[in-house]
Amino acid sequence: MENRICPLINKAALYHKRLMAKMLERFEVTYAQYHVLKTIKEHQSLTAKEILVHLDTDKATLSGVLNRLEQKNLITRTKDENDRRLLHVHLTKAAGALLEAIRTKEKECEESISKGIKNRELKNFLNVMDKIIDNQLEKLDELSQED
Amino acid sequence: MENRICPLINKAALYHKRLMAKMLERFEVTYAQYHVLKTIKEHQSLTAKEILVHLDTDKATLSGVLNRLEQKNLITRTKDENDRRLLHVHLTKAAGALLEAIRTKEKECEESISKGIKNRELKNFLNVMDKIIDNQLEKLDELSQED
DNA sequence: CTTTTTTAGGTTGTACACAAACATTATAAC
DNA sequence: GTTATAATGTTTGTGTACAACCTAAAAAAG
Repeated sequence: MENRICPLINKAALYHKRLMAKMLERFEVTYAQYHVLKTIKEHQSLTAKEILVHLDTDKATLSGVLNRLEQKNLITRTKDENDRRLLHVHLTKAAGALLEAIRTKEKECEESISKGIKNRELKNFLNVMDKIIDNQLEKLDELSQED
Repeated sequence: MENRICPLINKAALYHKRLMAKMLERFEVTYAQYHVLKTIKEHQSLTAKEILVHLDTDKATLSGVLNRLEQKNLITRTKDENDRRLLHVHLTKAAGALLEAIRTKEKECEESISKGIKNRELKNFLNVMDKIIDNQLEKLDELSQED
């Protein structure tokens, strides 16, 4: 019973990434790149550090993603005047238009994903999902302190 | 509401991989490598092709994983006598012992993950998860046929 | 029996997750 | 004010996901 959770989490995430990659194919951005763009848009402009917090990802990974986004002219990076360690990341106009176009298709996917699921079921599902995430973080903490 | 599903799937899977990686650290195998070993054990011996079907992964990915498992002396590869395209993969004795040791720790993680979740909630959760996976496969099919 | 097509698997290249080491700049200690 | 420490990002290296291309062997077509 509990042992079905792990494979299902992996499978759902695997297929989700495949689906989103396919959906984003025509826009020539990856899912990770889209996440970063979306996060920046929500806050107008962010430092790399702030993006890391929002996305819970790694600075090394982000650095690579930002490189590729810059190459595609979707973002610009500018150093902070006061604290020259900080890097402010902004969207270009091209990125704004791209995000608009993608949003429609993303919504389409979101609706497909939850098709045929009753509201009560969905609510319970989200609660359990939150719980699982918390449980995993807790266990991860426990293991990290063991060493 | 539905738009919470996607981030939660990603987050749950991300943390799950981190947790399992941490748990497997002391055994010096990765989660992907463990999956392959476990799959082979369940069937005594499998061809590469059969492993692909069971794990729903890619042959290029698998090829790399098998290389690393062979280097660690956890598997052996032998060509089929009748059909020389086929590659049979077997566990070594070291792998058998390793899997036993890991299994205990894996169960510990599985129990942690489902902690505080009532049976009814869990049942509903698994059903919704199955539904989401099906929905994603369906949508992926739809997108694939569009091109 | 020869030619074509299919199948099993490997190789190469891109992108991401993450650890570890590094450079640069800011802050704290003294 | 100089030295030690901490914070922000980049670089490098390993492992994985996946697309595209290649090889060898089997099966189908002719």
